[in-house]
Amino acid sequence: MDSAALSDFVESWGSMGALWGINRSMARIQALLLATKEPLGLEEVAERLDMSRGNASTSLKELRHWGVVRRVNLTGERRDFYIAEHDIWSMLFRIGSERKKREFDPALATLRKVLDSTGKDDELVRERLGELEEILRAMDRLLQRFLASEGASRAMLKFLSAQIPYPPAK
Amino acid sequence: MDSAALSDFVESWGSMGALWGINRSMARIQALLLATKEPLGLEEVAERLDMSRGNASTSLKELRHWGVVRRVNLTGERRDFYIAEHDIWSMLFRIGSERKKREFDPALATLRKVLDSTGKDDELVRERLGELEEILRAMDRLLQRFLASEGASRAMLKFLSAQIPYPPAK
DNA sequence: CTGAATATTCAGATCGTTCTGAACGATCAC
DNA sequence: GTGATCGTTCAGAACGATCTGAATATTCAG
Repeated sequence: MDSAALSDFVESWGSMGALWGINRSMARIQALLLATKEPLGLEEVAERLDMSRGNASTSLKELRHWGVVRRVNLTGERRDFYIAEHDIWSMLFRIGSERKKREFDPALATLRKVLDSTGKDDELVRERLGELEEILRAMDRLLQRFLASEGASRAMLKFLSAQIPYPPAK
Repeated sequence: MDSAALSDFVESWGSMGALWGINRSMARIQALLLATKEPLGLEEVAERLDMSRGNASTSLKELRHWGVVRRVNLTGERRDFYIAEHDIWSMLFRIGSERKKREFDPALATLRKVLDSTGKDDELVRERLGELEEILRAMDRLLQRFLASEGASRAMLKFLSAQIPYPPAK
Protein backbone atom coordinates (compact mmCIF):
# COMPACT_ATOMS: atom_id res chain seq x y z
CA MET A 1 0.00 0.00 0.00
CA ASP A 2 1.53 3.28 -0.98
CA SER A 3 1.87 5.94 1.60
CA ALA A 4 -0.88 8.21 0.24
CA ALA A 5 -3.45 5.41 0.21
CA LEU A 6 -2.38 4.34 3.68
CA SER A 7 -2.76 7.84 4.94
CA ASP A 8 -6.21 8.07 3.33
CA PHE A 9 -7.20 4.87 5.01
CA VAL A 10 -5.88 5.94 8.39
CA GLU A 11 -7.70 9.26 8.32
CA SER A 12 -10.98 7.83 7.04
CA TRP A 13 -10.92 5.16 9.67
CA GLY A 14 -10.08 7.84 12.19
CA SER A 15 -13.24 9.81 11.51
CA MET A 16 -15.30 6.65 11.29
CA GLY A 17 -14.23 5.70 14.78
CA ALA A 18 -16.85 8.06 16.15
CA LEU A 19 -19.52 5.81 14.65
CA TRP A 20 -18.68 3.03 17.06
CA GLY A 21 -17.43 5.26 19.81
CA ILE A 22 -13.67 5.09 19.81
CA ASN A 23 -11.75 8.32 19.50
CA ARG A 24 -9.65 9.53 16.63
CA SER A 25 -6.25 8.56 17.99
CA MET A 26 -7.39 5.08 18.83
CA ALA A 27 -9.04 4.60 15.46
CA ARG A 28 -6.00 5.87 13.57
CA ILE A 29 -3.72 3.48 15.41
CA GLN A 30 -6.07 0.63 14.73
CA ALA A 31 -6.12 1.52 11.04
CA LEU A 32 -2.34 1.62 10.85
CA LEU A 33 -2.07 -1.77 12.48
CA LEU A 34 -4.84 -3.23 10.32
CA ALA A 35 -2.94 -2.11 7.24
CA THR A 36 0.40 -3.45 8.38
CA LYS A 37 1.49 -7.06 8.36
CA GLU A 38 4.42 -6.71 10.73
CA PRO A 39 3.98 -5.87 14.38
CA LEU A 40 4.85 -2.24 15.12
CA GLY A 41 6.51 -0.73 18.18
CA LEU A 42 5.19 2.15 20.24
CA GLU A 43 7.79 4.53 18.90
CA GLU A 44 7.04 3.71 15.30
CA VAL A 45 3.29 4.04 15.76
CA ALA A 46 3.74 7.46 17.33
CA GLU A 47 6.10 8.62 14.64
CA ARG A 48 4.13 7.37 11.64
CA LEU A 49 0.91 8.92 12.95
CA ASP A 50 2.63 12.07 14.17
CA MET A 51 1.38 11.85 17.73
CA SER A 52 3.12 11.86 21.09
CA ARG A 53 4.40 8.63 22.54
CA GLY A 54 2.27 9.33 25.59
CA ASN A 55 -0.86 9.41 23.52
CA ALA A 56 0.17 6.30 21.60
CA SER A 57 0.83 4.46 24.85
CA THR A 58 -2.53 5.38 26.37
CA SER A 59 -4.45 4.69 23.19
CA LEU A 60 -2.79 1.33 22.70
CA LYS A 61 -3.65 0.43 26.26
CA GLU A 62 -7.31 1.23 25.64
CA LEU A 63 -7.31 -0.60 22.35
CA ARG A 64 -5.99 -3.65 24.12
CA HIS A 65 -8.66 -3.24 26.72
CA TRP A 66 -11.29 -3.34 23.95
CA GLY A 67 -9.65 -6.41 22.52
CA VAL A 68 -8.91 -4.54 19.32
CA VAL A 69 -5.15 -4.75 19.48
CA ARG A 70 -2.79 -7.34 20.89
CA ARG A 71 0.66 -6.86 22.37
CA VAL A 72 3.27 -9.35 21.19
CA ASN A 73 6.86 -9.96 22.10
CA LEU A 74 9.38 -10.56 19.40
CA THR A 75 12.31 -12.77 20.25
CA GLY A 76 15.46 -10.81 20.63
CA GLU A 77 13.52 -7.56 21.01
CA ARG A 78 13.15 -5.79 24.28
CA ARG A 79 10.44 -3.47 23.05
CA ASP A 80 6.72 -4.28 22.98
CA PHE A 81 5.10 -4.73 19.60
CA TYR A 82 1.50 -4.46 18.60
CA ILE A 83 -0.74 -6.09 16.01
CA ALA A 84 -4.40 -5.62 15.19
CA GLU A 85 -6.87 -8.35 15.92
CA HIS A 86 -7.89 -9.25 12.41
CA ASP A 87 -11.49 -10.14 13.15
CA ILE A 88 -13.39 -6.92 12.63
CA TRP A 89 -16.80 -8.27 13.44
CA SER A 90 -15.62 -9.70 16.69
CA MET A 91 -14.31 -6.27 17.60
CA LEU A 92 -17.49 -4.43 16.64
CA PHE A 93 -19.51 -7.01 18.47
CA ARG A 94 -17.57 -6.55 21.68
CA ILE A 95 -17.74 -2.79 21.45
CA GLY A 96 -21.46 -2.93 20.76
CA SER A 97 -22.10 -5.18 23.75
CA GLU A 98 -20.06 -2.99 26.01
CA ARG A 99 -21.72 0.22 24.87
CA LYS A 100 -25.17 -1.21 25.36
CA LYS A 101 -24.19 -2.13 28.89
CA ARG A 102 -22.55 1.22 29.62
CA GLU A 103 -24.91 3.64 27.93
CA PHE A 104 -28.18 2.10 26.94
CA ASP A 105 -28.99 -0.06 29.94
CA PRO A 106 -28.48 2.68 32.54
CA ALA A 107 -30.61 5.08 30.50
CA LEU A 108 -33.44 2.55 30.41
CA ALA A 109 -33.04 1.88 34.12
CA THR A 110 -33.21 5.58 34.91
CA LEU A 111 -36.27 6.02 32.76
CA ARG A 112 -37.98 3.21 34.65
CA LYS A 113 -37.07 4.72 37.97
CA VAL A 114 -38.58 8.04 36.97
CA LEU A 115 -41.61 6.25 35.58
CA ASP A 116 -42.17 4.33 38.80
CA SER A 117 -41.97 7.47 40.88
CA THR A 118 -44.41 9.41 38.73
CA GLY A 119 -47.74 9.84 40.45
CA LYS A 120 -50.67 7.82 39.13
CA ASP A 121 -52.58 11.03 38.58
CA ASP A 122 -50.09 12.54 36.21
CA GLU A 123 -51.60 11.03 33.10
CA LEU A 124 -49.82 13.19 30.57
CA VAL A 125 -46.31 12.43 31.73
CA ARG A 126 -47.03 8.77 32.41
CA GLU A 127 -48.30 8.35 28.90
CA ARG A 128 -45.34 10.01 27.22
CA LEU A 129 -42.75 8.31 29.40
CA GLY A 130 -44.60 5.06 28.93
CA GLU A 131 -44.34 5.36 25.19
CA LEU A 132 -40.62 5.96 25.37
CA GLU A 133 -40.19 3.05 27.76
CA GLU A 134 -42.03 0.84 25.30
CA ILE A 135 -39.74 1.90 22.48
CA LEU A 136 -36.57 1.40 24.47
CA ARG A 137 -37.83 -1.94 25.69
CA ALA A 138 -38.29 -3.04 22.08
CA MET A 139 -34.83 -1.85 21.18
CA ASP A 140 -33.45 -3.62 24.20
CA ARG A 141 -35.08 -6.79 22.97
CA LEU A 142 -33.62 -6.37 19.50
CA LEU A 143 -30.17 -5.69 20.86
CA GLN A 144 -30.35 -8.62 23.25
CA ARG A 145 -31.23 -10.92 20.40
CA PHE A 146 -28.57 -9.58 18.16
CA LEU A 147 -25.89 -9.51 20.81
CA ALA A 148 -26.75 -12.91 22.26
CA SER A 149 -24.31 -14.78 20.08
CA GLU A 150 -21.41 -13.47 18.11
CA GLY A 151 -21.55 -16.35 15.67
CA ALA A 152 -25.26 -16.09 15.01
CA SER A 153 -25.15 -12.36 14.46
CA ARG A 154 -22.20 -12.75 12.17
CA ALA A 155 -24.11 -15.27 10.08
CA MET A 156 -27.07 -12.95 9.97
CA LEU A 157 -24.90 -10.10 8.76
CA LYS A 158 -23.33 -12.27 6.08
CA PHE A 159 -26.75 -13.23 4.87
CA LEU A 160 -27.99 -9.67 4.80
CA SER A 161 -24.98 -8.26 3.03
CA ALA A 162 -25.19 -11.00 0.40
CA GLN A 163 -28.62 -9.63 -0.48
CA ILE A 164 -27.05 -6.45 -1.77
CA PRO A 165 -23.77 -7.25 -3.43
CA TYR A 166 -20.94 -4.80 -3.69
CA PRO A 167 -19.52 -3.70 -6.00
CA PRO A 168 -22.75 -3.47 -7.99
CA ALA A 169 -22.82 -5.53 -11.17
CA LYS A 170 -22.04 -3.35 -14.16
CA MET B 1 -46.07 16.39 38.76
CA ASP B 2 -44.26 17.80 41.74
CA SER B 3 -41.24 19.89 41.20
CA ALA B 4 -38.69 17.31 42.40
CA ALA B 5 -40.04 14.62 40.09
CA LEU B 6 -40.13 17.07 37.21
CA SER B 7 -36.58 18.05 37.85
CA ASP B 8 -35.58 14.39 37.97
CA PHE B 9 -37.26 13.80 34.70
CA VAL B 10 -35.70 16.82 33.04
CA GLU B 11 -32.20 15.88 34.12
CA SER B 12 -32.55 12.22 33.22
CA TRP B 13 -33.89 13.09 29.84
CA GLY B 14 -31.08 15.58 29.50
CA SER B 15 -28.39 12.95 29.87
CA MET B 16 -30.30 10.49 27.73
CA GLY B 17 -30.30 13.00 24.88
CA ALA B 18 -26.79 11.90 24.03
CA LEU B 19 -28.16 8.46 23.14
CA TRP B 20 -30.01 9.88 20.17
CA GLY B 21 -27.64 12.73 19.56
CA ILE B 22 -29.28 15.88 20.86
CA ASN B 23 -27.42 17.95 23.40
CA ARG B 24 -28.27 18.52 27.02
CA SER B 25 -29.98 21.89 26.69
CA MET B 26 -32.17 20.68 23.87
CA ALA B 27 -33.07 17.50 25.68
CA ARG B 28 -33.87 19.34 28.90
CA ILE B 29 -36.18 21.73 27.08
CA GLN B 30 -37.88 18.87 25.35
CA ALA B 31 -38.40 17.13 28.68
CA LEU B 32 -39.91 20.22 30.24
CA LEU B 33 -42.32 20.64 27.35
CA LEU B 34 -43.18 16.94 27.34
CA ALA B 35 -44.09 17.19 30.99
CA THR B 36 -46.17 20.33 30.63
CA LYS B 37 -49.68 20.55 29.24
CA GLU B 38 -49.73 24.28 28.61
CA PRO B 39 -47.55 25.94 26.01
CA LEU B 40 -44.57 27.72 27.54
CA GLY B 41 -42.89 30.95 26.47
CA LEU B 42 -39.19 31.42 25.80
CA GLU B 43 -38.67 33.38 28.98
CA GLU B 44 -40.36 30.79 31.15
CA VAL B 45 -38.39 27.92 29.61
CA ALA B 46 -35.14 29.73 30.24
CA GLU B 47 -36.08 30.57 33.79
CA ARG B 48 -37.39 27.16 34.81
CA LEU B 49 -34.32 25.42 33.41
CA ASP B 50 -31.94 28.09 34.64
CA MET B 51 -30.36 28.78 31.28
CA SER B 52 -29.84 31.94 29.27
CA ARG B 53 -32.54 33.16 26.94
CA GLY B 54 -30.04 33.00 24.13
CA ASN B 55 -29.46 29.34 24.68
CA ALA B 56 -33.17 28.67 25.01
CA SER B 57 -33.83 30.53 21.79
CA THR B 58 -31.18 28.65 19.83
CA SER B 59 -32.10 25.28 21.29
CA LEU B 60 -35.80 25.80 20.58
CA LYS B 61 -34.95 26.70 17.04
CA GLU B 62 -33.03 23.47 16.59
CA LEU B 63 -35.74 21.44 18.28
CA ARG B 64 -38.23 22.89 15.84
CA HIS B 65 -35.89 21.99 13.04
CA TRP B 66 -35.89 18.38 14.23
CA GLY B 67 -39.68 18.47 14.39
CA VAL B 68 -39.49 17.82 18.12
CA VAL B 69 -41.13 21.02 19.24
CA ARG B 70 -43.77 23.24 17.71
CA ARG B 71 -44.22 26.98 18.01
CA VAL B 72 -47.79 28.10 18.64
CA ASN B 73 -49.46 31.49 18.91
CA LEU B 74 -51.95 32.09 21.65
CA THR B 75 -54.69 34.59 20.90
CA GLY B 76 -54.15 37.83 22.74
CA GLU B 77 -50.49 36.97 23.36
CA ARG B 78 -47.69 38.65 21.57
CA ARG B 79 -45.08 36.16 22.72
CA ASP B 80 -44.31 32.87 21.01
CA PHE B 81 -45.21 29.70 22.87
CA TYR B 82 -43.88 26.23 22.47
CA ILE B 83 -45.27 22.73 22.88
CA ALA B 84 -43.68 19.31 22.46
CA GLU B 85 -44.76 17.11 19.61
CA HIS B 86 -46.34 14.31 21.58
CA ASP B 87 -45.41 11.48 19.26
CA ILE B 88 -42.11 10.22 20.60
CA TRP B 89 -41.62 7.49 18.07
CA SER B 90 -42.14 9.86 15.21
CA MET B 91 -39.43 12.05 16.66
CA LEU B 92 -36.94 9.23 17.21
CA PHE B 93 -37.68 7.96 13.75
CA ARG B 94 -36.92 11.29 12.14
CA ILE B 95 -33.76 11.73 14.16
CA GLY B 96 -32.67 8.21 13.31
CA SER B 97 -33.23 8.74 9.61
CA GLU B 98 -31.38 11.99 9.63
CA ARG B 99 -28.42 10.60 11.55
CA LYS B 100 -28.09 7.66 9.21
CA LYS B 101 -27.99 10.09 6.32
CA ARG B 102 -25.56 12.45 7.99
CA GLU B 103 -23.18 10.06 9.70
CA PHE B 104 -23.53 6.51 8.53
CA ASP B 105 -23.97 6.93 4.79
CA PRO B 106 -20.93 9.18 4.29
CA ALA B 107 -18.78 6.80 6.33
CA LEU B 108 -19.82 3.90 4.13
CA ALA B 109 -19.22 5.95 1.00
CA THR B 110 -15.75 6.91 2.18
CA LEU B 111 -14.93 3.32 3.00
CA ARG B 112 -15.93 2.28 -0.51
CA LYS B 113 -13.84 4.99 -2.06
CA VAL B 114 -10.80 3.85 -0.14
CA LEU B 115 -11.59 0.25 -1.01
CA ASP B 116 -11.85 1.03 -4.71
CA SER B 117 -8.56 2.84 -4.70
CA THR B 118 -6.71 0.07 -2.89
CA GLY B 119 -4.38 -1.80 -5.22
CA LYS B 120 -5.40 -5.32 -6.24
CA ASP B 121 -2.14 -6.59 -4.88
CA ASP B 122 -2.69 -5.39 -1.37
CA GLU B 123 -4.46 -8.51 -0.20
CA LEU B 124 -4.24 -7.87 3.50
CA VAL B 125 -5.86 -4.47 3.46
CA ARG B 126 -8.44 -5.40 0.85
CA GLU B 127 -9.53 -8.31 2.96
CA ARG B 128 -9.88 -6.34 6.15
CA LEU B 129 -11.57 -3.40 4.49
CA GLY B 130 -13.79 -5.81 2.58
CA GLU B 131 -14.94 -7.41 5.78
CA LEU B 132 -15.85 -4.07 7.26
CA GLU B 133 -17.64 -3.05 4.08
CA GLU B 134 -19.66 -6.24 4.25
CA ILE B 135 -20.67 -5.53 7.82
CA LEU B 136 -21.64 -1.95 7.15
CA ARG B 137 -23.54 -3.02 4.05
CA ALA B 138 -25.57 -5.41 6.18
CA MET B 139 -26.25 -2.72 8.72
CA ASP B 140 -27.24 -0.38 5.96
CA ARG B 141 -29.70 -2.96 4.77
CA LEU B 142 -31.16 -3.38 8.24
CA LEU B 143 -31.46 0.35 8.74
CA GLN B 144 -33.03 0.85 5.33
CA ARG B 145 -35.64 -1.75 6.11
CA PHE B 146 -36.35 -0.37 9.49
CA LEU B 147 -36.42 3.24 8.41
CA ALA B 148 -38.42 2.60 5.26
CA SER B 149 -41.75 3.25 6.90
CA GLU B 150 -42.52 4.96 10.15
CA GLY B 151 -45.77 3.09 10.55
CA ALA B 152 -44.31 -0.33 9.89
CA SER B 153 -41.40 0.17 12.22
CA ARG B 154 -43.71 1.45 14.90
CA ALA B 155 -45.84 -1.68 14.59
CA MET B 156 -42.73 -3.82 14.77
CA LEU B 157 -41.60 -2.07 17.94
CA LYS B 158 -45.02 -2.46 19.55
CA PHE B 159 -44.91 -6.15 18.79
CA LEU B 160 -41.45 -6.57 20.19
CA SER B 161 -42.09 -4.65 23.36
CA ALA B 162 -45.26 -6.63 24.00
CA GLN B 163 -43.09 -9.75 24.17
CA ILE B 164 -41.45 -8.46 27.33
CA PRO B 165 -44.01 -6.63 29.40
CA TYR B 166 -43.14 -3.93 31.87
CA PRO B 167 -43.56 -3.72 34.76
CA PRO B 168 -42.78 -7.39 35.24
CA ALA B 169 -45.58 -9.48 36.73
CA LYS B 170 -45.01 -9.98 40.44
C1' DC C 1 25.22 -1.88 41.54
C1' DT C 2 24.95 1.92 37.20
C1' DG C 3 23.35 3.39 32.89
C1' DA C 4 20.65 2.85 28.72
C1' DA C 5 16.41 1.74 26.58
C1' DT C 6 11.70 1.63 26.79
C1' DA C 7 6.93 2.28 28.76
C1' DT C 8 3.59 4.72 31.56
C1' DT C 9 1.57 8.47 33.88
C1' DC C 10 -0.38 12.83 34.58
C1' DA C 11 -0.36 18.10 35.00
C1' DG C 12 -1.16 21.32 32.05
C1' DA C 13 -1.94 22.85 26.94
C1' DT C 14 -4.98 22.60 23.11
C1' DC C 15 -9.14 22.21 20.76
C1' DG C 16 -14.05 21.69 19.69
C1' DT C 17 -18.57 22.24 21.66
C1' DT C 18 -21.84 24.44 24.40
C1' DC C 19 -23.47 28.36 26.92
C1' DT C 20 -23.93 33.20 28.32
C1' DG C 21 -25.23 37.80 27.97
C1' DA C 22 -25.10 42.06 25.76
C1' DA C 23 -26.20 44.11 21.38
C1' DC C 24 -29.23 44.37 17.86
C1' DG C 25 -33.62 43.77 15.37
C1' DA C 26 -38.40 43.29 15.00
C1' DT C 27 -43.05 44.23 16.39
C1' DC C 28 -46.55 46.46 18.65
C1' DA C 29 -49.10 50.20 21.57
C1' DC C 30 -49.58 54.69 22.00
C1' DG D 1 -42.60 59.28 15.71
C1' DT D 2 -41.05 56.98 21.07
C1' DG D 3 -40.82 53.45 24.33
C1' DA D 4 -41.78 48.76 25.76
C1' DT D 5 -41.65 43.96 24.86
C1' DC D 6 -39.86 40.01 22.95
C1' DG D 7 -36.72 37.22 19.78
C1' DT D 8 -32.29 36.33 17.61
C1' DT D 9 -27.50 36.51 16.96
C1' DC D 10 -22.84 36.08 17.93
C1' DA D 11 -18.27 37.19 20.30
C1' DG D 12 -16.19 35.48 23.76
C1' DA D 13 -16.43 32.59 28.34
C1' DA D 14 -16.74 28.08 30.29
C1' DC D 15 -16.35 23.35 29.91
C1' DG D 16 -15.05 18.71 28.64
C1' DA D 17 -12.43 15.73 25.88
C1' DT D 18 -8.14 14.90 23.90
C1' DC D 19 -3.22 15.39 23.37
C1' DT D 20 1.55 16.61 24.62
C1' DG D 21 5.81 16.19 26.80
C1' DA D 22 8.48 16.00 30.79
C1' DA D 23 8.87 13.29 34.90
C1' DT D 24 8.77 8.88 36.64
C1' DA D 25 8.84 3.87 36.63
C1' DT D 26 10.38 -0.43 34.73
C1' DT D 27 13.41 -3.58 32.62
C1' DC D 28 17.51 -5.28 31.10
C1' DA D 29 22.81 -5.47 29.98
C1' DG D 30 27.02 -5.30 31.76
